[in-house]
Amino acid sequence: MKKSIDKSLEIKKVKPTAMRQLVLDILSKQDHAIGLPELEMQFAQADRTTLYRTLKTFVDKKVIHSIDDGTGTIKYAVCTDTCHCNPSELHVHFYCIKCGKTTCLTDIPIPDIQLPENYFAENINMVVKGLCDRCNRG
Amino acid sequence: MKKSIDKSLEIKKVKPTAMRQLVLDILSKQDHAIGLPELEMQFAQADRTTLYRTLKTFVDKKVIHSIDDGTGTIKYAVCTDTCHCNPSELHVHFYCIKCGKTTCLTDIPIPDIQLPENYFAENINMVVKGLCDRCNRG
DNA sequence: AATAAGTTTGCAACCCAGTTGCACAAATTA
DNA sequence: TAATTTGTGCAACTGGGTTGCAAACTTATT
Ligand SMILES: [Mn+2]
Ligand SMILES: [Mn+2]
Ligand SMILES: [Zn+2]
Ligand SMILES: [Zn+2]
Repeated sequence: MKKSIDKSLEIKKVKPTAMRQLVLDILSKQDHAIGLPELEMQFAQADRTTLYRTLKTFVDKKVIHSIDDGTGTIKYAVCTDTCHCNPSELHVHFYCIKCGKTTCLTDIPIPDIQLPENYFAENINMVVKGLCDRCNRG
Repeated sequence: MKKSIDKSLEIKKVKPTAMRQLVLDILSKQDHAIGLPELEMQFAQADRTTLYRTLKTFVDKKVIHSIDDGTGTIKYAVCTDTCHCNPSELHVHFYCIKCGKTTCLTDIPIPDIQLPENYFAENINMVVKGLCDRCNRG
């Protein structure tokens, strides 16, 4: 298996089981964020529960981050090795209503907002819905 | 009281049936955004489908707006009479992980972000997750 | 008024992503 | 080795959302 996969798991302190290596490898190859059902389909035969728990472990250990794009299916994408998923590190996500793909706009940090007095932000989910560059011509 | 309900429906061009008046009245009285299941519970006996379709009509006609707060249950809150739900009119929402309430931060507009070339934004969902002022002391 | 057409409502059945319980397998520790 | 912890697989369940269809109601036409 890939060196970088094991390295990532090691950095985030996740035991590199065969299943986890496989899942992270698949997630790393995606050009867009995918959900549990889509992940399931990339296996000839795989158990939903195991994949589900693998994703959960990954999110807990910040190997990947989850994106609620409003479609009813939570999407996932890999984090950088240095990511701690703090509000200040988060980026904007984009959901294209034509091709249905959810993508990380890694270059666009979520703007800092001034919450009302005494509010505490632990996490922020910002999803822009519209047309991606591929779908927005013709 | 009932006057303003009918007025709102009229402005948004929704026929004021008994059901719709009732639902909008309930929604107007909330101090936080509520979902279909919670709405259903506010009736002694009510049909989920009718409430579901009422909410859908309201969203379509921009009487209310929907909020995906990441809990798996879409929440709804009334729009202002002048709201057209354009990206520039949208505000930030807050989900409190302690009291579980989702609220409109109507005073905090969603910051304008610079999308990559050729991207088109139709809608934006921005939800801050954390502790609300009530829950963030003690 | 009577009829026809369109709209709204109610019931039942369904979909599907997510989740839990439990038993078995594999890895780790004593 | 034996005991303990951790990971995996199967099945069954949950719950919010959604659809199909028929009855009730409203509006338009004759
Ligand atoms: Mn991302
Ligand atoms: Mn709102
Ligand atoms: Zn697209
Ligand atoms: Zn709270």
